[in-house]
Amino acid sequence: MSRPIRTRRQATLASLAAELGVSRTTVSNAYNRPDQLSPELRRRVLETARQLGYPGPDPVARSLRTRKAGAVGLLLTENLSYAFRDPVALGVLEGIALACEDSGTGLQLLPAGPGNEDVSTVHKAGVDGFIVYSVPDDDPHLSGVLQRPVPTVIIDQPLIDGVDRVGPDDAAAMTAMANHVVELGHRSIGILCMRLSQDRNDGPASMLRQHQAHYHTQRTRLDALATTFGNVGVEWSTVPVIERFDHTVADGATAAAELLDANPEVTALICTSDILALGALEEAHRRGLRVPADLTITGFDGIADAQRAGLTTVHQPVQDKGHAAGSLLLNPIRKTSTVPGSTQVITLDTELKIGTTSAQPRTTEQHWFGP
Amino acid sequence: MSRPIRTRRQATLASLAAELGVSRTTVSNAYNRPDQLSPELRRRVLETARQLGYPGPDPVARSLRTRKAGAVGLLLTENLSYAFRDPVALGVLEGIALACEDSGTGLQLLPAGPGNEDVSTVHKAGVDGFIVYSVPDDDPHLSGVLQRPVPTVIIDQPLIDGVDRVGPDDAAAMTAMANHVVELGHRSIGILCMRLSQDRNDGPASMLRQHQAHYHTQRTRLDALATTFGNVGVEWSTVPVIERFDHTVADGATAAAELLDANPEVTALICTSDILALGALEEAHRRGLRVPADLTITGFDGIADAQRAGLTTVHQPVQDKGHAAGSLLLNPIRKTSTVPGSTQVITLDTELKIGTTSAQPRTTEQHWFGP
DNA sequence: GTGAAAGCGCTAACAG
DNA sequence: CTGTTAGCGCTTTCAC
Repeated sequence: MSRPIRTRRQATLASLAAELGVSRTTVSNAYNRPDQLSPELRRRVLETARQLGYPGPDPVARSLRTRKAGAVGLLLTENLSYAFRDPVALGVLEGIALACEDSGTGLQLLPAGPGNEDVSTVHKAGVDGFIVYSVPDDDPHLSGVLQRPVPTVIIDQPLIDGVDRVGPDDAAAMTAMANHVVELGHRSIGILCMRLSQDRNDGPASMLRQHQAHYHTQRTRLDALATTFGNVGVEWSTVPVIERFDHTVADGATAAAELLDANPEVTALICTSDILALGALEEAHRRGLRVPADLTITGFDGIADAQRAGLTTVHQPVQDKGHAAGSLLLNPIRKTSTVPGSTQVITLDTELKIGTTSAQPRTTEQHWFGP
Repeated sequence: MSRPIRTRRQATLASLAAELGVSRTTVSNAYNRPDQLSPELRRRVLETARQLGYPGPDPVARSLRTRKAGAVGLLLTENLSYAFRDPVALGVLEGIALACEDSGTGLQLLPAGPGNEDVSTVHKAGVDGFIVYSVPDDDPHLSGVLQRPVPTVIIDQPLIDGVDRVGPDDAAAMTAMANHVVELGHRSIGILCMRLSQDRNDGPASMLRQHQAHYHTQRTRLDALATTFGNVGVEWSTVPVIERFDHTVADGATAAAELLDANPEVTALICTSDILALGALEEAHRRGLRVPADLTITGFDGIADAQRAGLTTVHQPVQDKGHAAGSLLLNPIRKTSTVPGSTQVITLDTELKIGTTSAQPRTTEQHWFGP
């Protein structure tokens, strides 16, 4: 296989037109509106183009003119290695990619990892819209995206005026989980949660920190727990909440260890993700604790490994989430943005999956009335 | 959080300049060359921009002018679901993404799945270069990419004139593996291979089909096997080669079953990927065959699961492969393409990993001389 | 069916 | 430090 030498100045639509002795319009039509010129002329145009090594209309120039880039940007403030390893992120990514593929749109991963304070990449991205996922709400990249005059869809984030949103009802889902644990009779619980903010904090998360959490999903899930357990008389300030910055099974294990060391009385470990719960499971086994006889452990997300482990968890359709976000952005009833308030919101169904890791507490300390 | 209403016509650099009573250059400088104007003026420009809701210079217009899009395209003729599930593809993808992140470049996934005959997406992508991975050499998208006047790096593909390449020495690697199996004494072997062409063929792959394979890596690996075994007197045309279109562990299992049913005399199963080998392993266990006592099984790639299973395989650094491709494209000694022949090639090291799935054949049929 | 004119929004010399 | 001048390469009315 060989290719044209490209030493000489690239041919342009104009030069091609000159060469052929026709107007630029005609050449443009040859590519974009075949029905606007005779087949014979079109053939001639394309043939000459081939000879001159003209690769067709320049995409950027065309984009400038048509105001369409043919791609959407994905903002994901995480190490890419995370995005490509975490099952939940991967599922979302896959869903988004599928939606893009459906509509023939490119999906541009924006380089906006943590520590990359340079927002310019967001400003420089020639895209028709943005999808934002797993970004803390105080992230400068996010506000950069919101400044751009293109449609944006946010996944899992709280509602922003004028920005479409896709996500599960985290509060309801976590409330269901909390109720399940409450109904089993647990009152002495511990929480394992993911990163609450950009600043690293591997250890207990204070009430203040919980409330100020910049990761919406985590904050919401913790809130739901606090409320539900508060309703049955559990004082939230006494509930240990251990946070981990990184999100691996190993981190879940160390978090569980830390929590159980300090609070051996705990009968249930509620985790805000399956990964953490899987780690907790490992740590429990390591300590010879039987699950669920000695310790109840619950997760969140419903990833494949969790299902395999029989984890009690909340399942959310991650791929659908991504796909919905992509669809919303790509083939919306793109009302001419005349109505500023008509933001679209898609709430996904979640399902409480009761597995084999939750049961009544060891010493069933039910609150009986009377002697 | 609220955002500016965008009902009114978007502000442009020109309108902002007019509003301020300065030239467009000055506004442009305020964004691109802060040192070219007084801090005070710059502050005023930016402030007014904010008030007018001017989001900064339009990326597409800028790209047209500067001839830089700030993104590279990734051509991957596969279902995205494959790319996001297969460990090898994922590793490569991660490596590429890392390289892009390093240089602040966007990574645009091109929608070019199989069945998508529309090459226009490749023509329409506003990118500064392409990375091509896992694409059959007769794919129209590939030729579309090669027409574009931008640098391109191909992963795992054969050398194309003027196109940089990154990949392992598949032939050498597979030859090493073949020698290992030969040295153990195996002469009655069977092969499991991945898709050889776009047209589905789940079953035996004829010699012709093997030679005409459009997937370079597969063809190369088979060639290496044919040559090495040919050298020790094994007539390749008698060696069963079973092909699978899809690439899952389950497919590996059915392929192994198909092969073993038809050729029970086989003492070694050489697979062109770990995934297939893992499936073969499953099938062997299902049949009560002991590995490696009754059957030797080998893989290729060195994925984590293979390592875990103790598979004898060839390890290739997939993430490095992706990273090398990205680096090559992004920060090359971008010689001004004056020298047409100076194509860069990076060959990655592979390592034969002898695990616990290869051993001498059951009935050690060594060829002794004399009675 | 074909062409002429008018920009899309921006940046890069180069002069002042 | 600031402005003037020229486009980058293309599409798109709107006449012919």
